[in-house]
Amino acid sequence: MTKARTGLVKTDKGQQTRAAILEAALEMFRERGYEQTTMRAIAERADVALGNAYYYFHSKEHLIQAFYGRTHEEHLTASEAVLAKEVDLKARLLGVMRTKIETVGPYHQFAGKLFKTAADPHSPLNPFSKESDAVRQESIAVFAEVVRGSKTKVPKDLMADLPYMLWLYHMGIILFWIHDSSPRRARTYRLLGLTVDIMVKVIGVASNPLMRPLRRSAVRLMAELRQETAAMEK
Amino acid sequence: MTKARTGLVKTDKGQQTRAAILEAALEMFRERGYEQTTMRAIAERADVALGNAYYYFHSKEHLIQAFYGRTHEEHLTASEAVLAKEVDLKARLLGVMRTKIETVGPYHQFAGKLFKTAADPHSPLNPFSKESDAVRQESIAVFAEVVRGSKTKVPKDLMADLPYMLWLYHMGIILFWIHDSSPRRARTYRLLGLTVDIMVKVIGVASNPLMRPLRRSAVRLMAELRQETAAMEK
DNA sequence: GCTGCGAATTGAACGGGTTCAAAAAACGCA
DNA sequence: TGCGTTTTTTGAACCCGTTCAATTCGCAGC
Repeated sequence: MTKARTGLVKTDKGQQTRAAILEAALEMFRERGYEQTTMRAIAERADVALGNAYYYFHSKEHLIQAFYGRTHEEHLTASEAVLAKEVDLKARLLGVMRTKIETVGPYHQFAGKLFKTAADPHSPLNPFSKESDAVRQESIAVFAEVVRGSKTKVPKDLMADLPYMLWLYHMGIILFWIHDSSPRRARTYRLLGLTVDIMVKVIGVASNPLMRPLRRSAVRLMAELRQETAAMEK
Repeated sequence: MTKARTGLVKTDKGQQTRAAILEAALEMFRERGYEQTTMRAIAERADVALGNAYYYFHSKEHLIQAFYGRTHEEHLTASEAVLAKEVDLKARLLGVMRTKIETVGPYHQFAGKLFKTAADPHSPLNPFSKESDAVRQESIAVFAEVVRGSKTKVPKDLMADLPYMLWLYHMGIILFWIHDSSPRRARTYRLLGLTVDIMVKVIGVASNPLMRPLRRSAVRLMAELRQETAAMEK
């Protein structure tokens, strides 16, 4: 999928060059961080001319998208294992979230810069953007599966939007993780424990028939958020 | 307060130069947007040499902090009017939030870039950073006043953290607003109506004695978030 | 082998944020 | 008023992301 974006790789040799550049970039990002790594250095390590790097990646930011897709796929497969084992909603959610944090773990030090560019509404890296659509849909599907495969019963009206809500929640956790400077991200894991508990409790409370009005409000809210998301995919 | 940061203005003339640069910058940001405005152009319009702009503002990003403080103060005074009039919690919250959106309104087009840099954990512009501490505290105080001055009764344990929660909520709305491309930010205002309603409802539900366990979880969560915030102020 | 053509590669050049050593102005004080 | 000190101002230079015209490569068709 990443390949389609540049649409410039026609040869086998091309593929190889592209891969070399990408590998060099990711290595250096991990070693030195995003900002400290210059395009010139990447090109040099990949043994190509500066301009050639731009032939395969429209910009430095585009190099990040590869990282994006890569960790996403790792997370997908890692989640499958969890979802196959657990049936308790809380355990499933916690498991998937933990997996996520573990997957992105090695990139923490430059995740900040990553997020920085991702936060720009006009950046293709923005998780709400058109370019990220495929990844986002897959990611939301994981949370749908989290709920669907659990033994917890959820009212239909809520069920329709719950996966998206959980995905948003997960984005919030990522946001916290980015800012988390505690050793071994201990604080993020603690937060996970707390919030997963809250989420499950809230889902429980919200499922009560008496809570229908509040639920309706929440669902309308989600509709509104989604609409905006859709509008962004100009 | 902004002046203290640079610590480089000792003269009257210095103050003037500083002001001239700032004014030029804000004008151009509004006219052309953040990225389109070059430091060279700012310096030229302010009739100083390029280097001089850097004498007063450590970087282009630092120029944004002025905008930050400025709109914050506008919002403070505008909020006072609302809070003096309304006694209903919902009306107070809605009023303060509307005021906020109106205050930042003129800067929407470059708010995205602003947010982009603000999202970086290491940026002084980050709303959680030490540099933003004063502004943040004042801002939270406004939400404390929103609750305190209303006729709604709130349990003590919740009351302690509610202002911070509302401030976080307000950050979320800002985030949405940044991404909102609808005419006259209609979607943001619609979202305000929805979410303020939800917030008030949730506060009502959470105040129920039966909800004590959930409330405890929420309060612990806030404590955790605050702790991280504090840790960031290295 | 030669030719032509698209794919791949090159490196010089450009634009804009940032740095810095040095010059100029302003100030304090004898 | 002259002189050292501090504050302000200057502009050239540097770095790095990005662009692009020109060159080389690889190969299909003759």
